Amino acid sequence: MTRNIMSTLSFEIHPFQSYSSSSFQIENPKPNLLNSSSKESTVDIIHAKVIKNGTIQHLHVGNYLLNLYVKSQNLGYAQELFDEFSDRDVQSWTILIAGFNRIGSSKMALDLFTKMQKESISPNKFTFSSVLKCCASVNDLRMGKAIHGLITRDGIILDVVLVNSILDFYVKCGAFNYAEKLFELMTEKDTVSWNIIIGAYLQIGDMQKALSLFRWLPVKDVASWNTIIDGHMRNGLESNALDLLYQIVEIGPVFNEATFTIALVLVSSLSILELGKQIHGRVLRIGIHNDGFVRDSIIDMYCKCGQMEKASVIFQSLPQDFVRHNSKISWDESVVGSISCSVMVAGYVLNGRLEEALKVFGTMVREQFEVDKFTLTTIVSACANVGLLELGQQIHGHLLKIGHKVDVFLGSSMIDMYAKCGRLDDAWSIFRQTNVRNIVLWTSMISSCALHGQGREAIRLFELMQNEGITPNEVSFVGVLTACTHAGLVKEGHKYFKLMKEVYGIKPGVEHLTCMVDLLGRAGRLDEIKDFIYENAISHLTAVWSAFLSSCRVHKNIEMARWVSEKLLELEPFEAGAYVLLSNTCATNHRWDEAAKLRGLMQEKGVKKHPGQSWIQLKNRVHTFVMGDRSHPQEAEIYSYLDNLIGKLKEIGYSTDVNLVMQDVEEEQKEVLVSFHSEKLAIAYGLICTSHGTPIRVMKNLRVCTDCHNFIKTCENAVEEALGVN
DNA sequence: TTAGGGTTAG
Repeated sequence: MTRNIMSTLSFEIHPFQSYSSSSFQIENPKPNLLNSSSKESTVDIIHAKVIKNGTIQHLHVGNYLLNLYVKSQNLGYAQELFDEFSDRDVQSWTILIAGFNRIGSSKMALDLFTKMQKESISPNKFTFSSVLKCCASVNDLRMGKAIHGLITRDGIILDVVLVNSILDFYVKCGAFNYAEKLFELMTEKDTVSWNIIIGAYLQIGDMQKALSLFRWLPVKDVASWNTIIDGHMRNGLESNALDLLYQIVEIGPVFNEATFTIALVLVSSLSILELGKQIHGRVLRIGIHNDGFVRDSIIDMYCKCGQMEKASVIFQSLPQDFVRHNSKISWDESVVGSISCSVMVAGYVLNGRLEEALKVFGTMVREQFEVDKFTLTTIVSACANVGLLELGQQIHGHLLKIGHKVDVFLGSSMIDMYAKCGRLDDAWSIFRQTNVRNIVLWTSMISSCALHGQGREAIRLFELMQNEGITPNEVSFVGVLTACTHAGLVKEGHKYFKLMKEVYGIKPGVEHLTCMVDLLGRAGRLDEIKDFIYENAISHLTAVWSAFLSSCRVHKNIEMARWVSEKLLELEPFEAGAYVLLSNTCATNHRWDEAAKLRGLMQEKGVKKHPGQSWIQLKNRVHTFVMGDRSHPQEAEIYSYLDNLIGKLKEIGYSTDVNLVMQDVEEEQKEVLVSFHSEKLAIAYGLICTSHGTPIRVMKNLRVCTDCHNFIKTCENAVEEALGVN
């Protein structure tokens, strides 16, 4: 039976509560769409009746009932019923085997098949078809071959349907030679046979062969079209897939559910919202919007096109019944399944709405939905983005406990999560434990080293990865270039930039170009940046000028800063960053009047700067602070603690760095302003609330300022406890 | 025979 991960999950998602003007608020979700009703299902009623009138004693009635439970994916009851049978025929076994296979419990199904043989029940062609499907889904080529042998040995009549299922099995297990041979030997072939073999060519990426067979195929059914469109999409040929989709509209058969699903996935990957809406409209007109596949694809399409409100409306409008694997489910097909929830979680994460993602996830846990590795991957990624180390660790522990294999997706997001939460060692340990490593997993580890300033290590990994025959992609280059930047490895940076363009043929994107500007800028080579910008014809890129400006500030070059910010503001007159950076540069150079002018200009134009925020998670609450925040219930205690702490730190050499305060105010007042930066408030609160030796992790939406950086450093020097502050 | 959800940068 499919294992419901949550049945062994020990953690609970507690409601978070946050104070102050937080953008990160996780409340106890209101179960508005989650009032699961436990209405008695139709199968149960039938069950009760046949028991009462005694017809359950008849095998065919029992099998009929068994089939009803299986069809409603109610395998627990199906198994119970099956166990109660005094007599079982091949049909009883086959129904149950197929049922377990359908819900993804291929192992259970195969065990049943073994038991059935032990009881000397001869399988029929339906049994064989089902068992072959199981072999395909657990990728057991050997077992499948043995079944193939059994079919031949037992003299089962090889009708085209059965041969097709053998053919399909070989294709799914990647045994193309067997499939090709079998296909050649087939005396009778139907469209299904052709569809399977076309699918095989698509699977190995032989587009020409697949397309020529498809063109030649005299009778193309909707599955032929679905196969060829989907195959193009999976091979990264989205525009060809779109052409084919238009062709099926013109000359092909009527769409079925699969066509709509494929079309919606295509639309999502191309982000063509308008077409997606049209498809949605057609789905509604035809009335197949309650099909699970179609519905989830529609929700996903809106998520991927950034239309979370629309996605949420559809999600919330679904009937208030829930499908949970292995539990009683409604007969009504239009129920929210765990995949719908999973899609919503992923959508919220994708669109940066992490608190909402966690809300849906919390509901899934509470309502005992099946939380599979898809959902967990997304949640771990959400943890990475907000620094929820505890939840990430709990998921990790849970995976260990249930012995769940960490695949490349989960592995990558866990590496990222640990690294972003300041635990590079744990990121390494995940990396070392993985036996299958794809480009994303490698890149996660490379970027993690880069994030922690371990440039040389990142480069070593990058080289190791290449030696293993993995081709770096554009993200890997962002990682290695960032590593060079953070470690001041200018020469290496140039080397990899060249490698990317010339050896791997990757066109530098904004991220790579910005990295290069940053690399030169940190090394103080401001003049070289100018050359770089003009050589690469990238003077139209805002991000590049922002990086340049930030370098000007670091190197206190006010003339250059003025010139750069002019360029930047020409491109982006409402970009707060330019004003802030330039005025900070002016302030650093004590040009108060200029700084004030810029502030005035900002106000005049209505340019708003993102307020700096810091938050800390203590127990199950997230406490958020902004500069000079007085909204926290314990504000008096926080301020007096901080005041006291700063006093003590000053005794051992800390002095407030007021250069970053852009206002022209008295020195004393400047000191007050930097003293109440949000991160200091969060740290103070963390120190108040935790016992000696507890690491303190503070998350921020902006970069830490120099003064806070020094403040933390002095804290670390002063106190022996390692304050694991990010 | 065909179809849905997940990872890395920014």
